[in-house]
Amino acid sequence: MQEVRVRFAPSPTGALHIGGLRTALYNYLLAKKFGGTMILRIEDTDQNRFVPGAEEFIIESLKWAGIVIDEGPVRQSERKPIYKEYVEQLLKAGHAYYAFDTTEELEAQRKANSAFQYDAKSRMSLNNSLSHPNFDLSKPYVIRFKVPENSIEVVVNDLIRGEVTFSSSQVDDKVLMKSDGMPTYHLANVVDDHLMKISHVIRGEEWLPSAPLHILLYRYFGWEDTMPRFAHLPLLLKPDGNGKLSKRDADKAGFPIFPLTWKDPNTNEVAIGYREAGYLPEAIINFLALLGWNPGTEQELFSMDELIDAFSIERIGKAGAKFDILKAQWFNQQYIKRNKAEVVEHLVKWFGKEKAEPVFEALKDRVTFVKDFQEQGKFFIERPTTKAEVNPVFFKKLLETLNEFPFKEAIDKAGAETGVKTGQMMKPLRITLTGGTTGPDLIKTMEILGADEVQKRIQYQLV
RNA sequence: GGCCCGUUCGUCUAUCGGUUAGGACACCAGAUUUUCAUUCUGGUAAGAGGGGUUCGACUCCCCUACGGGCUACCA
Repeated sequence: MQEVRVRFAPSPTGALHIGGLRTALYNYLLAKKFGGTMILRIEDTDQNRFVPGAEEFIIESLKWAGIVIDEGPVRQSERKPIYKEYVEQLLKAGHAYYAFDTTEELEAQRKANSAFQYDAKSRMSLNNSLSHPNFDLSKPYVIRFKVPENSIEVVVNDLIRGEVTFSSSQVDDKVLMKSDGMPTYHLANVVDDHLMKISHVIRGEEWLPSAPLHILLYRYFGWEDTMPRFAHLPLLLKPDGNGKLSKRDADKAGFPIFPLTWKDPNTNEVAIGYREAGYLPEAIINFLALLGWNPGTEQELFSMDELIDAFSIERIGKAGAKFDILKAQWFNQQYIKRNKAEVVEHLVKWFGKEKAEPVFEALKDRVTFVKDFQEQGKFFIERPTTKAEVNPVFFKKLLETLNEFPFKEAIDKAGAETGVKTGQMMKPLRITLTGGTTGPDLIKTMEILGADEVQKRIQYQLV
C-alpha cells in the first residue's frame, strides 16, 4: 500500500482559524492512523496579503492542539524556480500560454458581461500569445492554463462525495503564474502535492469547484496515475442562520475564532484565543473532531490517540456543521474533570501548593473553564468582608466547639447546645466564610480553610 | 446569472429498504444535595415539499424549494 502522506497547507494571511485547525486535525488523524507523514506547507505565494507572524501563529496553534508536524514548514515562496520550471513544461506542450491583459481590461470585460470567463471561447478576442502570435515578453504578462477547446467531462472522485462531474467548458483559463513570477494556488498546489508525494488531499469544500482544474493539470503534467485522492470537507457554519463561520460571527456570538490570542499587526486589534479563554486543547480537539465526523458508535469522549484509532474518511459527513459553543464548553468541563494533574498545576499559582488540589476537588464539578476556579475559589485565599446576619449565641458557641471537634460535629454540637437548628445557620455561616450565598460544600470548604481561619472569619462577624 | 455541493430533533449526529427513527449538547421535570452547582432518573423534540421505483422508503431516482460554496494576477 502507498505511504500515507498528507499536508496541511494554510496561507499566512492572518491567524489560523478554528476551521483551519479542524482541517489540520483531519489530515493529522488520517496520517497517524496509517503511520503516515504530516507535512506543513506554507502557501505564501500572495506577497500582498502576507501577514508577519502568521506562520509562527499557525505553528504555535498546531503545537498547542497536539498536532505534530513531521515535515516542514515548507514555504512556497522559496520554491519559485521549481514552479517556473514546471509551468514552462506546460507552455512547451501547448497547455499554457502568455496573457497580457491588464487588470483594468479584465475588469471592464466583467463589468460589461457578468458571466465573462477567460476561456476557450473568449481567449482569441483577448490579448494573449494565442491571439497575438507576435507577442512581446518584455511587457508584463501572466501565464494562463489552456483549457482544451473541445468540452470534456472531468470526474472528481471525492472520498466524501463520490463522483462529482464537471464539464471542462466550465473551467476557465486560470492564471497559473502571476506577473510577479509567483505561482497561483493552483499551480503551486499541484506541483507541490506531486513533488511531495502527497497521497490524500484533505481540504475545505471551497476547493471543490477548482478540483477539475487541478485534475486537468495533473493530466497535462502526466501525473494522473499518481494523483492524490481528494476529500473535500464540509464547511463550518455560523451558529445562527447560515453561511461560513467568520470572525465576525464568532465575535457576535461571543466565542473565540482563533486557537490562540492574536493581535492583528495591521489593526492592532486583539482577538482572544481558545487557549486564553480557558479551553483545554483536548476539549477543542474532541469537539472539532465530532463536528463533521462521527465514529459510528455512541462514544463522545476521545483522546487524540482514540481519535486516531477510530478515524476514517468514510465517516465524514457531507453537510456543513453549525458551530455550537455550548457543546464545546461541555467538552471543556469534561476535560477539566479528567485532566486533574494539569489543572491542579494551574491552580498552584492562585491557591498555592497546599490548597491547589483540595480546591480542585471542591470546585471541579462547578466550573467550565480553568479560570473559573480563580473566581469561584477567591474566598479560599481572601477573607470576605461581607457582613452576615448572625446569631451571636450560636456563633460564639461554635467558636468553642471548633476547638475540640471536627467541623461537622462542631456545628452539630453548637446547634444542639444553643437550640439553633443547624439548617438555619448554614446560610449565615456560608456568607461568613465565603462572602456569598452559593458555593461548594461548606464542610469541605471549612476543611480547606482550616479551623484557624474559620474561627478568624467567625470572629470578624462578631465584632 | 452560470457551475458545483448539501438538506434527520433548536444544535452535532446514528440509520447504509422493514427500527416505538437511537445517542450527545441545550432545554424542561423529578430525585438526591441543610445553598447553588454536580450527579441520577425521566421528558419535550426530527426525516424540506412533490412525484416516482418497491410488497415496503429517512434510506434509491427525478423535480421543486431552501441553504451553502465557487465564479480574482486570494488562498
